[in-house]
Amino acid sequence: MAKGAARVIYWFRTDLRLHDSPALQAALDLKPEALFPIWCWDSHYVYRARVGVNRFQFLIDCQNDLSQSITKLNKKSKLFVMREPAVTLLPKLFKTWKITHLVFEKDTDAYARDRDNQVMEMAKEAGVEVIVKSGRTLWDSDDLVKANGGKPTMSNTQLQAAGAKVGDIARPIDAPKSIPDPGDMNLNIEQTQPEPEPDFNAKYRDSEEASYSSGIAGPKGDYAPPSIEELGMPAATTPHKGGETVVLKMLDEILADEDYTGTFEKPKTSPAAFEPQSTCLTSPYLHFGALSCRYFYHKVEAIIEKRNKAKENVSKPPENLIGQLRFRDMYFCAQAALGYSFAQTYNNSHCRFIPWHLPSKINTSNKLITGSYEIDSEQKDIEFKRWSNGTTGFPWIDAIMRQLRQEGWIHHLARHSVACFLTRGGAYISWERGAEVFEELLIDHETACNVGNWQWLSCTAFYSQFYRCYSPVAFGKKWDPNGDYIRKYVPELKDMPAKYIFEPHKAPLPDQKAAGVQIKGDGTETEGAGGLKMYPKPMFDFPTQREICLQGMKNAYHIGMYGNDPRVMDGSWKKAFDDAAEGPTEGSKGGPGGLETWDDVEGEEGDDPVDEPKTPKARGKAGASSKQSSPKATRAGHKREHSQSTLDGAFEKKAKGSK
DNA sequence: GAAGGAGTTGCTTAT
DNA sequence: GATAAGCAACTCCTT
Repeated sequence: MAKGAARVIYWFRTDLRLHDSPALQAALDLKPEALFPIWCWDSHYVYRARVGVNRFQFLIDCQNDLSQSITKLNKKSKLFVMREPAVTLLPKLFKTWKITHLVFEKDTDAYARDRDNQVMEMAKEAGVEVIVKSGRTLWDSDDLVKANGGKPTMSNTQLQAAGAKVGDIARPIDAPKSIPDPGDMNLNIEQTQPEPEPDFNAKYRDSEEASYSSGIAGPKGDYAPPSIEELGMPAATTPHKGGETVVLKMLDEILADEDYTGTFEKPKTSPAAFEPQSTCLTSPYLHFGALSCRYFYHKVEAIIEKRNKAKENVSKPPENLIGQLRFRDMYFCAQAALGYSFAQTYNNSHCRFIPWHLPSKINTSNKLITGSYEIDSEQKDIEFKRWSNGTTGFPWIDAIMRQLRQEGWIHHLARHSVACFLTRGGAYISWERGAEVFEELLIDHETACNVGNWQWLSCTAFYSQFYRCYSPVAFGKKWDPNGDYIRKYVPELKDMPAKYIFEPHKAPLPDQKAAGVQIKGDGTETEGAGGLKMYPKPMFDFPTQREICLQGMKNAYHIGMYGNDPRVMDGSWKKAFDDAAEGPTEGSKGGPGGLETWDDVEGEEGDDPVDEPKTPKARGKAGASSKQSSPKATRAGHKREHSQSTLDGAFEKKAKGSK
C-alpha cells in the first residue's frame, strides 16, 4: 500500500447523497490530499438491466443534484460521471491518479457483488486499499444472514430476531461541511467502450444509444451525466424528481406532520389517492441512496418516542413507517443469503414451485434464468401483454398499470392488486414476468424488494394465504367508490357513471354512448365507429379464473416442491402434476424450472431429448399450435432480455448453489 | 412435540 | 355505516 498522503477514489453507486454516509465519512477520515468523487457509467445499467426512461431520468436527477451539492462544498469538485464501466476504468484510474484508497458503500445485489469482487481483486493487484462500509440498509445484510443462522430472513419475526442480535441501528452521520479537492481531471487515458449487445433496453430507444460515444468525460468534456437524448430515449414522463435535496425537503414536510408520521399505518393508506398520493413516496430516493434509510428510521423513531412520552397515539410495526423499513431489510437479507437464485424460482431453495404459465427460460450451465420466457399458451401471452399495457378490460387494473407506465410509481397496495391479478389470483402467469415489467417501469425498482414482493403476492415465499385474493373490482371500489382514480388514468372512462366504472362492460349501450365510449374488443383498437372512444371487454371472467387459480395453488401447495427440488431441476416435476392441472402440466416430462419442454433450455444439458410425443394443452386451450410454435414462440422480435445478466461481458456470473 | 394463535393490508353477508 | 362472522385454509411462531 502506498505511503504518505492519501489519494482516494470515492465511488458513488446506490448512495447518491452526502448525509449519513458511513462510507463517505470513512473516505474523509483519511484526510486525503485528493478525493475523486466518481460514478462509473455502468453498461450493465445501460444495456443489460431493464431500465425504462423514467428511472434513467430519476438517476440523472440524483446525480446532478449530488454534483451540485459537492460543488457547493468545493468549487473545484463535483460528481464526475465517467463514461466507462468500473471493471475496465478503475484499474486505469488507480495508476493515472496514483490512488491509495478506494472507498464505496456495500451493495449486496447479486450482480453488484460480482462486480465489486472483481474490482476489489484489481485494487489488490494495484496495491490500492479498499474500504467498504454498510449504509444501504438498517443493518448490514450479511450480518443479518449470519445472525439468522446463515439463512435468509423469510418473516418479519426472523428479521427482528436477527436485527436484535446484530445490535442497534447505526446513528446517522451529518453531511460533511467540506470536501477535499479532486486531483488533475485532465485524463489522458483510452476509453474502453463496453459491448453494446445485447441491448435489452433497445425497445425503449427511438434513436441510437450514444452515452459512450464522446469519450470518458462526455460530449462537453465536463463529466456530466448523460442526457436522455444521449441514451436514445424519448423524454421521461414521470412527474417525480430525483435528488437528495429534493427528498430531504420532502421529508422535512412529512416529519413536520407528526400526526401523519406517528400514526402512519400502511394498510390504511389509499392506493387510489393521487395528487397527492397517500404514502410518502420515499422509495425511489431510498433506492438511489438519495435518502438514507437509517436517517429516516431515526427521525421517525424520535417522533414516536416523543408522542409516546406525551401519551399521544402512535402506530406500531409492522404497519408503521418503522415496520416498512424493516421489511426492506428482510428482503435485502433474503437476497444477500440466496444471491442470484433469489430472483428466480429455478434453483431457489426458498421459492415454491408453481407450474405458472409463461415460465422463464433456463440456462442449466449456470443455473440461471436467461431473461426471456417460454410461451406455453398464446392466449396467456396475450393476457400478459394486456396486463402490461393496461388494457385488460378491468379498469382498476388498467388504471394502475397505466399510472405505473406513465409515472413510474404506484402505491404499494396497487402493486398488490395487479401482482395478485397476474399470478395466483387471475391469470396464473409466472411472477417472474410481472417482476420484469416492474423492473423496467418502476423508478424505485430494487431487485431485493421487487422480487420479494412478487414472491409474497404470488404466495411462493414470505406469504402463503393464497385464498385471500384481491378482486379487480371490489378492492378498488372499497377505496374509491366514485372511480376518480380510474377516471384520471383511464380517460376513456372518465364520463362513465360510478355505477359501472369498475365494470364498464355491464353498462347498457345507451349509458356507454352517453359516456362517449364503447366497451368493445381486446384493447388493440382505441377508437370505434363515429369517433367513439373504445375500452376493451374484460380479458377473462374473473370469478372463473379465481377458482382455477385457487385450485391450482391448492394443488401445487399439496405437491410442495421448491425451486431447488431435483424434479424442478431436471424437468420431472410434470409427473407429480395431473395433466389437467392449470399451467403447462400435460405429459410427464417437462423442462427445468417449470418449462413445458427442453426446447427453450440453454446450457450443457439443454439438448436433452424429450422422447415422448407432446400434445401441449395450449393447443386445445388457446387454439394455438404449440407443438409447432413452441421453438418460435418466443416473442416476435423479442430480444433476449436479462435482469441479472453478466457484467459487460467482463466476467461470467457465478451460479449460486442451492442451499 | 402438539396445539392454538398470529400473520403488514380479502370478500361477502349478516347484524 | 361500521363491525363481526363465515368462507376454506396456508405457514410460522409461541406456549
